[in-house]
Amino acid sequence: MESSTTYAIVEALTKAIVEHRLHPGTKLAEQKLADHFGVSRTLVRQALFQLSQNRLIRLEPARGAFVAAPSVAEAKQVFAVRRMLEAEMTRAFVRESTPARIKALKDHVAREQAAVDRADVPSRNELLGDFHVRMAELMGNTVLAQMLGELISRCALITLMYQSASAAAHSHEEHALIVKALAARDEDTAVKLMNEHLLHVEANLTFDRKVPSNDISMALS
Amino acid sequence: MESSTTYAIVEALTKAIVEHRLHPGTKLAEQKLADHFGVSRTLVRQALFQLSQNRLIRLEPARGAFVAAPSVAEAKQVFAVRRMLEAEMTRAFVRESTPARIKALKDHVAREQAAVDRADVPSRNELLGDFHVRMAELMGNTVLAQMLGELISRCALITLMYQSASAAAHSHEEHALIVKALAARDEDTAVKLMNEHLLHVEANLTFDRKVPSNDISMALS
DNA sequence: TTTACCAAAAGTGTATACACATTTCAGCTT
DNA sequence: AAGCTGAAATGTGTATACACTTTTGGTAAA
Repeated sequence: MESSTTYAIVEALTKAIVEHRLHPGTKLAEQKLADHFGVSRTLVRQALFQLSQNRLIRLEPARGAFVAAPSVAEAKQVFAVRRMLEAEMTRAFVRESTPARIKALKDHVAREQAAVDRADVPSRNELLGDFHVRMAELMGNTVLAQMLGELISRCALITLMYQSASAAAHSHEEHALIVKALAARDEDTAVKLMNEHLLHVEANLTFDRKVPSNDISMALS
Repeated sequence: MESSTTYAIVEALTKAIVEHRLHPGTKLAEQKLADHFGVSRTLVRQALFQLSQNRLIRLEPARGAFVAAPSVAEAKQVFAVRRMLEAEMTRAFVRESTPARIKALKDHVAREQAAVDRADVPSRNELLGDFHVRMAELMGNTVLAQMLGELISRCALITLMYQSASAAAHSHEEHALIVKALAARDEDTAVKLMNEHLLHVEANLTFDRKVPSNDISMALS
């Protein structure tokens, strides 16, 4: 890989982390990354710093960067905040709902369905996360959308650490039910479904660690 | 990373921006800041990057850093997210309330009172913002506390841009009322008061700009 | 065999150098 | 006088250099 910008490096590393190719705890040495991306350490350091702000990696002074390993406590806190935000977001969505917004969500759920049907696991996972971001975007609140995006990428790291086998299957069905309640403008039901949905996702995490392995070059290909 | 020097620069600039000494739109030239802090541009750039992630400054490619000037739309979005988060936070606070937590909030409100009494405007403003962060911290949810902290520092920039003359006076009284409802474990009242409080703060903003002036050295010294 | 220790290797933290983009402004044109 | 032009000045973007810290690995002592 050659001549990338800081943004490209952030994207590549984010993808690698979220897609499970770089495991929690893996050391990210600056020079190795610089060589891999064909840039100087300067750009790599900028990228690592940004990733640390996104909580996808941990920077230890004078020791370097490591793929983050969110603790169980942190995972639960992230989900708690998501429930807070998304409950109110759902409520607001119903109150300000429009046919166009409903349709956009229905389309998204349809894409989820398609990914599920053809057993496209990576696409499915991405779409399942994006459902929540999409809702925020449709509200026209970019501040909200961005915060949720951040939280959800942290959730991606969390779920890949703690996810029990085939938990994600339910998510899609629950999304469909939520959209149905939204379309019916049934505020209380929608909020309740969203809350339960997030609790389900959280409950399906098995809070016991797995062991990491680490080969940067391999993971980034 | 996270060198104490970079951190010091971030803190100094944040303080200067939030305290109104650096006005929205002011250009922050790297070399000038480097000279002022007695470090190389490297550290200044790290600090500026971090501040841009906090939305306190804007980075324009090849043009430099400028103190952010949040739009009215953005301000309203930030407040909308705060209402979402803080309504649920208040609800959770009542449900998990302990005497120690109530006391901590009462103490905080007392400190606010003291600052109001002695007409210490900077302390008062800081304490008024910290009230909300303190609540989050007391919940033991560092993720929440940190997100709120970010939002509230953005609010600081917003209020200093749009704040109508003596709007902050009410805030302290409303905090006291909220704490009273929390102490009484009156969930609905507490949530309602918090929501109204945030609406009041937002309503007291006058959405018309002021003109900036800009002298970095003067503002930081 | 284990532990302690020290030197070499590797890696991070900061400063500086240099390439390139933007801004400024004098001098020219209209 | 107003506007254009281009070269100098200023400033940002990236690479490199160097100081200092951590890690590693091997040797010697217990």
